[in-house]
Amino acid sequence: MNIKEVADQAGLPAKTIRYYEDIGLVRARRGANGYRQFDATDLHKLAFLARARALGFSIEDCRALLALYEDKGRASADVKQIAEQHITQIEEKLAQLQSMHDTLTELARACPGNNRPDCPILSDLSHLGMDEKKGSTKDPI
Amino acid sequence: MNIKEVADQAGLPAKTIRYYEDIGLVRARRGANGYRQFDATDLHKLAFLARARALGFSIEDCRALLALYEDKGRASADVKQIAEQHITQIEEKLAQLQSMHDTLTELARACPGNNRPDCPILSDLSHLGMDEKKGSTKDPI
DNA sequence: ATAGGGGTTCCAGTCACGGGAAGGTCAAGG
DNA sequence: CCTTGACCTTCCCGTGACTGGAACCCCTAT
Repeated sequence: MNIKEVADQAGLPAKTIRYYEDIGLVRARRGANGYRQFDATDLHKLAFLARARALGFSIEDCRALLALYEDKGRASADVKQIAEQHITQIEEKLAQLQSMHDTLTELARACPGNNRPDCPILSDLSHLGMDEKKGSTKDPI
Repeated sequence: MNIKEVADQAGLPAKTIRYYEDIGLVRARRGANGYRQFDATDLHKLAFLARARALGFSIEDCRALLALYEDKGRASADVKQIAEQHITQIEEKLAQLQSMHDTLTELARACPGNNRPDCPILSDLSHLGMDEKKGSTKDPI
């Protein structure tokens, strides 16, 4: 299989697969013409990666998961630990977003949205954000 | 005020303020020694930016919001529209994360987390992800 | 005079790719 | 045989919103 076929079947752009090879996440044999050659095993790994990435695992998580995936004697506890860490991260992110959402929704609700310049949203934003600690703007959405 | 003082009061790293100047989001006068000089108005703008960024508005959103903030005759509807677009984005992100969370939680629940190699998480990941459309791995967490 | 804690610029790196250029390869059709 | 068009290759640049670090200047206090 050439890259496009495996890409389509795994559900990843070809560019991404080349990138994954670049960073050592996958390897690919080369044909006589220099083209990458993939087989069913490669396809499985790439599909694995596609699914893991879609579930929000970082590349480094994926690297660890792939290693466990290939280690037939791994303990399921190891996998579960990675998953649970990731779940915790997702929960933190959810809480953050939910809080943003609530604040913004309340501000938008209070805003008449008319032609006059009085705007509760701008009023809120213009308050000094003393309650936000330095660096709190990191990693927004 | 020099940059560190305004940075501490606005709740932003000094580096970020220099960056904001770089991209034309704010401007700063310079003293005879070449140091940036900030006054209360600058502080307000920076605090405004800190708060808006903390609420997840993009830099470009912030640029628009700042322009409206400085335009005393703006219509509140304009601000509201930006906020509502942003709320919609947040809602999409929330839904995505929630879906990831549910899936992972279910997989983790089904995983015994013991020393044996059977792991529902890896089993799930190793299925061909045909249901995920190409590019679905974009913008994870 | 010196030590420290500011300040300045510029360059590089982050993360996970995506876009696009320049050029090689392959199968099918005229 | 030649061309067309789809594919493949590598390489480099750009993204967003910063962050870290180097190399250097300035100001105040001891």
